[in-house]
Amino acid sequence: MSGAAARRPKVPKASNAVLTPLNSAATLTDRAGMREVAERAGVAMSSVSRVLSGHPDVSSAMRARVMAAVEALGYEPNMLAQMLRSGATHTVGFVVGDISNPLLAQIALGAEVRLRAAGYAMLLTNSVNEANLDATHIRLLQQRRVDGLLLSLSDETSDETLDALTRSMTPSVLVDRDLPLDEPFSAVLSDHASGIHQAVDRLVALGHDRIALVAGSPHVRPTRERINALEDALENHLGVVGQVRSGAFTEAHGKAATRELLAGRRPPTAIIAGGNQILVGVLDELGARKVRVPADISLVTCDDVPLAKFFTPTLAMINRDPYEIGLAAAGLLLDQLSGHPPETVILPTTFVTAASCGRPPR
Amino acid sequence: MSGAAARRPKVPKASNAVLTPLNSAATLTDRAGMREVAERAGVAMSSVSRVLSGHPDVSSAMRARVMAAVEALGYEPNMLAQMLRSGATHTVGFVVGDISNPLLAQIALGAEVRLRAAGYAMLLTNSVNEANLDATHIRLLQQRRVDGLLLSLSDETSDETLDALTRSMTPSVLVDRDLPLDEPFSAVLSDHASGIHQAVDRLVALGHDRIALVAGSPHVRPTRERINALEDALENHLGVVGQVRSGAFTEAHGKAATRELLAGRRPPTAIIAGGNQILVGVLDELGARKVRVPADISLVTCDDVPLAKFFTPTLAMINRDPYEIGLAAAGLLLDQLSGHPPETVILPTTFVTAASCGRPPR
DNA sequence: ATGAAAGCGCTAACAA
DNA sequence: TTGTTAGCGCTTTCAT
Repeated sequence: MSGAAARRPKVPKASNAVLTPLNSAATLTDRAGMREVAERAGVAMSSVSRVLSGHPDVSSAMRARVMAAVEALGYEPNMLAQMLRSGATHTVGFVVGDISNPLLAQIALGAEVRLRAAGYAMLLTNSVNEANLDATHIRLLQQRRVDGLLLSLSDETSDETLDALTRSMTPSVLVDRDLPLDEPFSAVLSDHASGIHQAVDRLVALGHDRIALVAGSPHVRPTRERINALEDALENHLGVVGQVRSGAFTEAHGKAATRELLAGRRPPTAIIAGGNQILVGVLDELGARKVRVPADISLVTCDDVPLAKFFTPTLAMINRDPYEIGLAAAGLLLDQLSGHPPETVILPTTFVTAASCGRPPR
Repeated sequence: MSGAAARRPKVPKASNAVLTPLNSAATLTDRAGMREVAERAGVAMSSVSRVLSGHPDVSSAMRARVMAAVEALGYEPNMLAQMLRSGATHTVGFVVGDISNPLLAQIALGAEVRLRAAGYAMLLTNSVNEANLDATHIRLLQQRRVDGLLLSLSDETSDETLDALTRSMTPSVLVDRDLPLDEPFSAVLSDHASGIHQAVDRLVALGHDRIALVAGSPHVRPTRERINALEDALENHLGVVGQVRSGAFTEAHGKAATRELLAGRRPPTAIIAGGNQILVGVLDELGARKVRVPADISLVTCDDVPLAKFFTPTLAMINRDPYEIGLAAAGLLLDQLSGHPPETVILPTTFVTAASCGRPPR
């Protein structure tokens, strides 16, 4: 009985509009479904589905009939239904520390372009550099059933984050991050060491003997890599001292660290600023104290920023190509989604010297 | 017969694993569904649904039973199913010209923060300032059934875009754009006129009599507003001439327009750059020709950019608060989604003078 | 206050 | 090659 009732009546929707009780959001009455297309073409829904999904076993006659009906009705498939049924959302989540950072904005751009070309859309969440938001956003994206994740985490060490990541093994690509996990993630890493080495070599050649690194959060890879690289580099240059101040990727930290360094017994002759925001703080403090660049101190910054090239003095920089990083990250994710094993790609950094690097004062 | 078969057997999933033929993506066997929760709690699925959705008519006993089962199983609702069933995706699309523009990055940040606070996620698409991509992205987002759209279009005049927008009336908020449509969109607009007026007044007071505006694409509101405002402002200052060069929001246009202006019979004594990229071009050309700011020419730019404050000379700017614009746009969209009628909000711009504005050369 | 049942629109196993 | 059918996991009438 109830079984018989379950059999779907073959009457067109319009004629039993009364029986369509569902949500009033059915205001979209004009949107044709696959059922209508099948009816109009006089074929089964499965055939319509086959035609639309490019299944090999379809006669050209069938294809023609179906396509005609599709055209006539202006049919567009409902992606939600497809997602629910197939389990694939063709959506990836990007957990980014701060999209207003031009570096990450470029990365996001590259990633989105590559993903869209492959039919994927990108959900973006900003953790505004708060570690606890990383985990929240990962879970949120997982609830939305993203197929994969691009991770530029604010903090690699958060247990909550690691937990969210291991619990449901969403295919993920780390963007310049290292995770203390066995799970095999793909990763796009920057070769910070190379840039730092080049910068240090240049500074030492100019005669500098106290090089300070004002770095960002020690909980992310770039900071650790830069610190290690500095120490490494100095082993080749006996007599040259390194001073490291890590903290946060903020203007405030840049400023405070610079103040400390300058107030110290033996202030640095050169400073490397580990990021845009930090650079602002460094410049601010230098300006406030009337410390001249490069006459009194030399300056190198990490990661280009718009308009930097018009600075006086022009800024020496350790650069990388963020758009390329985005492309690569998206590429690795797409690879993984099509079955490839996780992979790590290392992209270069390059040091470009400029007027902000000069001989140290006597 | 077939009807009887349709009756869903009440056997637990595990016991008839053989009967679960669907996609092999059923690797997620450990994910409990609402059915399991209902069984474990010994209640109907509808009751579970009611408890979880905060329906008023639920006894506390029921709530307790259900919540216990939810906890025990670590149940998490499947948003895809909810979306399909309810028709609401709690997702909004942001069609942005170029996320690598710091202005838009800030707007996106503000919007995302506000949206997420309301339980919405944001799909981001970059049109990389190509008009034809606007329409493509709008359709793409509509196919994904976004509940609403945030539009920072690359070109307001594209028929394809207008068509995509009118065809399926997705609630939308225009971000500093004007559309030639009857459809009622919400909008967050910037009061460019006020900033331009203040800048012009200042320049005229300094003695300038030829003020050029190197503007971006004439197909978007900010450009038109600035041009109109300049002409307006000059009506109050007889004898002061305006020169407008609109084109594109690119460095190339900024450079070319500046060259033209400087090569003209009567070059401007002051230039207003209509955006970050344009500013780069202007500065580049000025530098190449050894035109000094402000000694030879005065300069004003629109929209702040990181590090601008360290420029020499410091740059006079017409500013606005992009984060606030993002918040407002998201707010208007959320309002619309909860039934409010479309609305327009106008946010201020402010002129901040600086060393780049000086007296014109004699 | 609770339960039974009917789908949302689609895909894919199975049969024919 | 095509059709039949059983769901994906949830919400929401409707009846009790």
